[in-house]
Amino acid sequence: MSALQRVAPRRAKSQLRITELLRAAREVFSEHGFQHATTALIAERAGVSEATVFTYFAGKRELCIQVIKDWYDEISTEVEREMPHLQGVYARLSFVIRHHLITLLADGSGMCALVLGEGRATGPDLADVITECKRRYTAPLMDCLAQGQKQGEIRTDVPLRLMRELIYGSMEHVLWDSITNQKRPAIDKTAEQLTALIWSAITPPNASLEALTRFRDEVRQALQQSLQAASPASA
Amino acid sequence: MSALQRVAPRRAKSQLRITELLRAAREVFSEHGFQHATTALIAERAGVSEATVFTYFAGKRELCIQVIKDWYDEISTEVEREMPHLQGVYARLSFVIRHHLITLLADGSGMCALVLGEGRATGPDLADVITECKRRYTAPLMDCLAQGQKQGEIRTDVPLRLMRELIYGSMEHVLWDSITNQKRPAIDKTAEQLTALIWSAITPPNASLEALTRFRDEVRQALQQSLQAASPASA
Amino acid sequence: MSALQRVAPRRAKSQLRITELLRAAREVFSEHGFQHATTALIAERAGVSEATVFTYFAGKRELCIQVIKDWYDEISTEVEREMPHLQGVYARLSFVIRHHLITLLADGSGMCALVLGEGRATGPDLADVITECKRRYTAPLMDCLAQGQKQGEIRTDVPLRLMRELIYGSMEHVLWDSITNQKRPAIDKTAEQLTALIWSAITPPNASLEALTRFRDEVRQALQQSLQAASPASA
Amino acid sequence: MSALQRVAPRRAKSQLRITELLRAAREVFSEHGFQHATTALIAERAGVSEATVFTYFAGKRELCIQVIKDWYDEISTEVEREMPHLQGVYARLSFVIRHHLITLLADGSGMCALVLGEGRATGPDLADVITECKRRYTAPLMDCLAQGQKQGEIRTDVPLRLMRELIYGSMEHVLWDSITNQKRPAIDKTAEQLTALIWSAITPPNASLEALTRFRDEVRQALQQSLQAASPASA
DNA sequence: AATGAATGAGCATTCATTCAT
DNA sequence: CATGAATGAATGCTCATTCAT
Repeated sequence: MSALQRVAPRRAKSQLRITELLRAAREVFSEHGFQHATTALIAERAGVSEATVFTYFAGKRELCIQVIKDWYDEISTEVEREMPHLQGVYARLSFVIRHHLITLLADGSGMCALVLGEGRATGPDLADVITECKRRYTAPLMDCLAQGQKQGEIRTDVPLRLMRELIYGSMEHVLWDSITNQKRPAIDKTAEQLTALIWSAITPPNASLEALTRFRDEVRQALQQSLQAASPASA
Repeated sequence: MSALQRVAPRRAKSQLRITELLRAAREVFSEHGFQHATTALIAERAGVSEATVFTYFAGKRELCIQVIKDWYDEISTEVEREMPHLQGVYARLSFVIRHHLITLLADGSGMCALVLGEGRATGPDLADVITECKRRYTAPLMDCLAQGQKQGEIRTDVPLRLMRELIYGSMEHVLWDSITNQKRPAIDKTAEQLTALIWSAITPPNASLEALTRFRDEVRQALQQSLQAASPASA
Repeated sequence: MSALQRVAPRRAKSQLRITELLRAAREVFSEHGFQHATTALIAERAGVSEATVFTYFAGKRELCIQVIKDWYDEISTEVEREMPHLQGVYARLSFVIRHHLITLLADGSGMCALVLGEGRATGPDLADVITECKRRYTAPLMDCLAQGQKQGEIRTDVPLRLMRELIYGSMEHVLWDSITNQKRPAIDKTAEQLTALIWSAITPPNASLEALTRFRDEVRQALQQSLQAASPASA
Repeated sequence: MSALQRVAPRRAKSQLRITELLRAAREVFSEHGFQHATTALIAERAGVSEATVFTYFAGKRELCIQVIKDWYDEISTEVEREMPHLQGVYARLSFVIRHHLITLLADGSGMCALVLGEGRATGPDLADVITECKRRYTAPLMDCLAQGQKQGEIRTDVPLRLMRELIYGSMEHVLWDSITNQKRPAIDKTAEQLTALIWSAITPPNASLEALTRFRDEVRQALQQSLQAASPASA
């Protein structure tokens, strides 16, 4: 038991080291991206030697994976915690969109750039991890939409997978634009408009409305072609 | 001085080399991304010495930029060529989505991964070039949507910029998924469903059923009168 | 960040490495000059890997600067140590000239060629460092000459700067000749003759023979009186 | 004979090329020094292809040697032309010093830096050539000084070689200082003062004057030591 | 004679990772 | 456990020089 006592504090100390390393790593990876982050800088920020990084993590990539996983854990938990308190598909979609935009822009675009950018450029390992994390992160909303499909609120002629790509893909684009352009968009306004667009997309289409709109479109085309044919000289 | 091509080769043989180098470079950059592509490999693939690469291009980055520009030129030209032959916003949107998915998945995911990935991760140089190229590439559809807004076919309560992000963002997501999962989706089906989703999103949500119905009735009436006038005997 | 030593080694082993690296670097830079010296060769001579060179020094140039500074430190310290023990401008000038010639020819012309050569050709970085080092190295003699000017021993119609150039310029020439011709001159003889030349150059040209003669006579008279007073019996 | 006629113009053309190349080379070597000058730039400035440079010169070094030789030819010829018109050792020394300073600072320090700097840093080939050129360049003055020795105007207790180093060494130093400090000195004043210094150095020393000065110096030393010994507390 | 074209050989620098202590 | 110390391996870029045409 006295042996255990000696072990316990060590474990605690180890946990501290790990926590500190992850904190420093998140900082550095956020600031520089995976490629340009260096283990040396991470170690320095964590206040340990470079070798110690490798005592706790198998390598740079593994460390980065852990950073990403932890971060996704956090935001996934937030979403999972909030979702039950919201009623209705629309409210939940609206929340997710707003929450996503706010969260990813909050930390100075750091983790955002990391997850969006390095999730692609780097080897397949990171991409796979991110894919897996995203699955859990998007699950609450996807479940909600599935429910919505059963209740007729959400269209069923399109697979949920595609809706997920519509929702998160468009948000990624919005985020990336705001990162590269270095300007913060009006988040609330953007979230509201994006929600409106997406809601229109995923709710069951009004069949007759669509048909009528398409009809008008075709008539207009035919009319224009007719006019062009009637006065070829002016073409 | 170092930023420019050191010599300005003008003869046919030079053109061949340039073409060959660009081909090899596109290959290598596609396979490995910018960071992990090496000038040595590009030279080998082109069948020249490494020094020759630098005879024709100021550096690795400039070579990559040229590769990306050329590729965007190709696909932009294709879109610009086809758009005029299509009538109506819906037809054009439908075409662009299908064409985009087909094109980006066609070359074995090569340029797709390059453009999607490097458009984000690396230094601002490449990202800026890609942003500029994308502007031209998306312009035809954006112009079309702007026209649609004027004619009441496309909703005006949401900025075009956001629609662009909805359209291309969701497609990027779809593409990236198919790349990382290494499985080709059913392109036609996906394009069709994505078009449906997006069309629902960007058409006016409150388009008056009544107004459209009235329009259809008038057209029907006019049509009938026309038919009667053309063949009064059969009436 | 890259301009600084990446780590700050503090232990004895580190000091050994640094010393060893500086020794090897002095060797290599001496033999090949800055441009043609390679970090690879320095590392090999120091018995370490090339990467280790960069663990302790930010780069080739910084290493060379350190080598030059250290060397100048050594010879400057020597001069500064000896000067106080010498009395009179002539003795000091004589010492500096002889010491300079001996020192610079001692190590097989190595550092001499480096300092003389690189002090000029390459980028301004090295030249500036050398200029700064030279300032300290020549300071003791310059101070001495300034004193001499106040006491009328050194001419005042010519700026000290020009005298410095006369002294060190002619010595550089002598040294360079002996280096390029690969033959050791008779240092003692040369030093003696050079001192004679320079002494003639920097002493007041119009020093009044008369005044000096009077001074000598007065001293002689005083001396005789002193001797007489000391031993009146012998008078 | 008709064959000769065809050859003659060719030769003339060749001469033109060579002249043009040398002109361009002098320009480039002056601006960038030997190491940083590129054959590519020289060719461009000469309006020919890079390969043509090697048609006329064995290599970069040979081209540079020719440039230096030609330049020394010019300034040597100038000196040789003027010397006979000047009477007396002093006048000739004065002329050479002034002419040297003016010439080497005239062309924007270009050839000056080349000859002074690259004559050292680069391989022994260049240095040898420069040494040889210098010999001819300094010959007129050296001959003049030798004459002066015979006529008792110039001291004979010091070899001429050493006087040459004194004269040209101090001027090199002056020139190099003005190059690195980027500021033009008052050439006339500097030349005048330098001439005064050197003249004092190389004319026969006034033996009694020197002896007296040295005597006074020694008396002062002894006096100071005596005073210090008398009041050790104040030391 | 002139050159377009091509290249061989050379080099500083970075950094994740290992290991003895 | 922690780390000081060391490094292997990798890579973009320069440029004088060659040679077939």
